Amino acid sequence: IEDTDQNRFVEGAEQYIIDCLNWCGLNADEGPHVGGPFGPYRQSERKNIYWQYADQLVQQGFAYYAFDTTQELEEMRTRFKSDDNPQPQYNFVLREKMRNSITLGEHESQRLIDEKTPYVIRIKMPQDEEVEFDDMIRGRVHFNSNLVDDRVLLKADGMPTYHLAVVVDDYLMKITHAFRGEEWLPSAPVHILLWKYLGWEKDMPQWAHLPLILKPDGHGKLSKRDGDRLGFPVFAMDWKDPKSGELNAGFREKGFLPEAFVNMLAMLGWNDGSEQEVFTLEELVDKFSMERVHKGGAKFDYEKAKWFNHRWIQRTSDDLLTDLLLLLWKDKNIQTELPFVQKVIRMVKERCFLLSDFWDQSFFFFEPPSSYDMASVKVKWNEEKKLFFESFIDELQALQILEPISIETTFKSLATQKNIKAGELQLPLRVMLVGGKFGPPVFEIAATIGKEQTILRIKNGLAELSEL
RNA sequence: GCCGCGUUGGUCAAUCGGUUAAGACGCAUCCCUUUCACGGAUGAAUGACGAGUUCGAUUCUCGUACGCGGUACCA
Repeated sequence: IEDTDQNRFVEGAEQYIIDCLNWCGLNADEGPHVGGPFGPYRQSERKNIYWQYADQLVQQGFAYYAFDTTQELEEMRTRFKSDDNPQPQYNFVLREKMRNSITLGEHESQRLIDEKTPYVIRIKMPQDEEVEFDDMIRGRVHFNSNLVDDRVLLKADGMPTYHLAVVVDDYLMKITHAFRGEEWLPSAPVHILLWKYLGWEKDMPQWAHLPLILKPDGHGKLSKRDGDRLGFPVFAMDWKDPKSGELNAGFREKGFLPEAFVNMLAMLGWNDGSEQEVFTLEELVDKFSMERVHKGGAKFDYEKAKWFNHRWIQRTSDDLLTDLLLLLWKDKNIQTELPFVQKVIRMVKERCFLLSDFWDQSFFFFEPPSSYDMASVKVKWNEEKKLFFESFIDELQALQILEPISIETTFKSLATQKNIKAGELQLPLRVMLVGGKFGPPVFEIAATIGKEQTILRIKNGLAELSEL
């Protein structure tokens, strides 16, 4: 929510997250997810708190002031860079060569601070210490303290880094379980030490470092860039960055059902050991167990994501589906009655993977096709077939009950009578009615759009064909 | 480079020392349908490599390779 990098609050981010949670069915506005008894929750409003603990760490010798400028740090990094050590760390050896309260001494440091010299507070990583902790999904994890550097805790602008903030916040907010991405594992020893140094070790949360979601192609963790590049969303809902103005596509707008989105995400890195793949949120809550979370990252597969959505479209009630689609089609100017719309939706849902597929699969129920795929009709078209359709119009006209079966019977007996294979006539009929080679069974379409429309469209089709 | 974490088909993955190594997505073929799909059936495709422990290793241990993460006054 807070972009500490820029020290600027990202406008609208809070509401966006609440909206996403709500869309996913997590009821953020009713639960304890946002707000609560341990506020304030914005980092900028907690500055004093972080300050207090950073100061405490310095007083107790667990942290120190560092006055090095960015340039000085760069110099240090280039100077000590070697093939063996391409990224020199601000650690127990190098801190002796830098400008900080350890090398400068208490008085000189105080003088610099009084002179308003910018400074940061860094953790003083201990030497030759084995930092270890239990991770819920990885078991015991070990780090040698010599290999992790003196991370900055408090920045020159007075804002905390994630390292300080997460420890202080988790303690003050009584966090019991800290779940985060695997990319945080290398920083964990800093956090563990902070919990100890601050004297809170017994209140330390249980750790879980979750596997990452990886790019479907190449290498690395999935990023929002991959969505644009490969044509799939990476955000739950559309997110327009107020700073850059760039739009990140969301699963919701792409036509995903929230249940499918949650389901798909849950199956990336976890399964319950059975063959079940489709889970409701309730089932997930019930069956999810940390023990079964994988250690390795999983590549995102958009095809599979769409498959989940297809499954969920099938198990979503027609009423709900209709509501969603009507909302989606609000600018389509649909003239028909609700029962008709529902009937259409029921007819085409099984061939839809995204909510946006519904229009492509059903527009011809609401309006005549605007173009025809006559190329696929033309090749086998002839005068006899034209005559057939003209007679068919007459028979249709006389038909009392317009059911798929009655239309089909009429159509087929007329075909036999004219000595033409019914199969060869079905494709032309389809193209006349819907414009191309797609859609539900033809006679069902004819029955659904009605006698008048069917006849009109056949006439139009015949006219189109005679022009060729 | 160093440190950490990983490694079962193209992808998601089951197996918790003994199996013909599940299932799903995708792919191919067939059936259904004289449309496109859905659905059904079938098929191709997997234990990175090398040691060790063991009567027996996909499973345990070690090494190698590979992948990912980290190595910022970003999170």
